[in-house]
Amino acid sequence: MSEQVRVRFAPSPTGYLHVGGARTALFNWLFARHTGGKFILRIEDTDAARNTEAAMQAIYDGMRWLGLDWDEGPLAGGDCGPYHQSERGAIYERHAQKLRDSGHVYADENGALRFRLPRQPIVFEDLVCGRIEVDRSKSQNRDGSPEADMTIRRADGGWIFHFVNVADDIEMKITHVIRGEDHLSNTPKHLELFAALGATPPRYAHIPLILNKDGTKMSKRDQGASVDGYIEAGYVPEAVRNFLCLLGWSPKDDREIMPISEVIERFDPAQINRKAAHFDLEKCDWVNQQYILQMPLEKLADQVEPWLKKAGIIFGTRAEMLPVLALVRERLKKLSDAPAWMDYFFTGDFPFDAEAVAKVLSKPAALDHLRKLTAAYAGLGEWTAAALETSLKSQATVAGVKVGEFVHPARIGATGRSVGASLYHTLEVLGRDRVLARFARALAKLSASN
RNA sequence: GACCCUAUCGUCCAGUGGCCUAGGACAUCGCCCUUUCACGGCGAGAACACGGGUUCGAAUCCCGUUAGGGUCGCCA
Repeated sequence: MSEQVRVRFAPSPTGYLHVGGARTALFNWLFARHTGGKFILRIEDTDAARNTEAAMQAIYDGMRWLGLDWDEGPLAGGDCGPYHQSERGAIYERHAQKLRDSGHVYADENGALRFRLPRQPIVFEDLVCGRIEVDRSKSQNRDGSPEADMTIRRADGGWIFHFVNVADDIEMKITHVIRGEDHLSNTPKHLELFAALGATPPRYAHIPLILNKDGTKMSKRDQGASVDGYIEAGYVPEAVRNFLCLLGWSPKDDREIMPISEVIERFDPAQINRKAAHFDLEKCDWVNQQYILQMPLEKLADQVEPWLKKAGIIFGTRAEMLPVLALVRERLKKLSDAPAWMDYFFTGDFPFDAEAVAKVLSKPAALDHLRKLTAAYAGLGEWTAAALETSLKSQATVAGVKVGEFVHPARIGATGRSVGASLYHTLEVLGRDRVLARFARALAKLSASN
C-alpha cells in the first residue's frame, strides 16, 4: 500500500464552473493533499461543439481563485499528457483496438462503435456509499426494452464519455475516483469497461449532489451556482472554500471556521455525508463575514483595494486606508460592500442623504448644535475618540438636550449619512481639519436652504 | 417504467443500541451592549418522514410504505 494516490478532476468545458464541480474538485484536492498524492486536471472536451477557450478559462480561473492547484494538467504539464481529451485520439484508438481484438466491440448499422455490455451482476465497494450491488441483467429502458449496448465512438468518429473516461483513468494511473453521485449508476458500466480492457479499476467515492435550498436541482442561473458569481459578488475565496468543505463533510466536532491546513489534515472521504446537501447562501455569507472579521488587516486591505479602485475611490496611501478599514470592517458582509462604507472618508465632497437631513439636520436647533460643536472641537486639546466624546457630551449638557441631539447632526455633518461606525472614532480617523471643514460645509449648505 | 442512492430542527452538520427530556452552527424571534448601523453577549421557538419488526432498551439494526435525488444518449 505504498502506491501513490492519484486523483483527478475531469470537468467538461461548459462555460462556467458549477459549485458542485468546484466541490468535487475541492474534495479531490483535499484527498491528494491529505495523502501526499497527485491532483490531476483533465479536460473532457470530446464534444467539440462546446469546446471553447473561454469555457476552459472559466474552469482555470475558478479553480485558481479557490486555491485548488493541480499537479498535472493543462498549464502544469505532467507525464500523462496531453490533458485535453480532444488531443488524445491516438490513445483512445489504441484502447478501442484492444476491445476489437478481444471481441468486445462491434460497429452497429449506423457506423457507431458499440461495447457489448456483459450485463452480469456487479458488486463494488464505494468509499462513501458503501457496498453497491447491481443486477445488470435487470436494467431496462423507459419503454421496458433491455438496455442497449453502450456506444463508445460516434459514427462521426467522436469518442463517448464513458469510454474515454475509463481509458484515461487507466492511462493516467488514477487510484481513486471521487466524483458526483450522478455517476454512481454509471459505475457498473465503467467497471465492465475496465474488465474488458484488462485493467484494475480505481477505488470509487461518489459524493452527493448539491441542490438548491428548497431541494430542487441547481442550474446555472441559480444563486450561488457558478463560481465566478462569487468572484463578482465580492466573496473571500478562502471563505467560499471553507464553506464548501463543510457541505457534505465535517470534522465531526463543532469546528466550522478552519484554516485549510486543518481541513487537509483531518479530511477523510469515508466521512463524507451520504445525503444530498441543500445549498444555503446565507450560511455562506456568514462564513464570508467571519473571514472578513478574522483575517489580518493588511490581508483584508489587499482584497478590498481592487473594489475601492473599481468604485473610483482615491484612498491615498495604504497607511491612510488601514485605519478606515479597521473601523468599518465589522460592517462588511462582502468585499464589495467596502466602497459604500469607506468612500466618504476620502472626499469632503460627499452628498447629504436627503432623508437623514429631513429627519434631523433640517431643524434649526440641529444647526445650532453643530455650530456649538464646531467651536468646541476647534479648541479641543487632544483629538481622540475619548476626548471628542467627552466634549460632545458636555456640550449637550450645557445646552440642556439629550446627547443624540448633538450626535446625529455631527454624524450627518461629517459623513452625509445617518449610519456608520462609532461617531467618535469616525471623527478621530477623519482628523480635526477635515471634521471642521465638513461641519462648515454642512452649515453653509443647509443654512442656505433653510 | 427498470435499476441505484438517500431520509435528524427551514438549512448545514453531531449522533453509529443505553451518556438523547437529541447537541452545535446559519437563519428567525426576544433581551443586553450601543442614542446610528454593525460586531459581540445571553436566551427562545424549531427535527429523529410514516408503519411494522429485532432487543431489557432504538434517531441509531432489519423489512415495508412514502418522499426526494440519480442513471437508463452517437451529452459529459
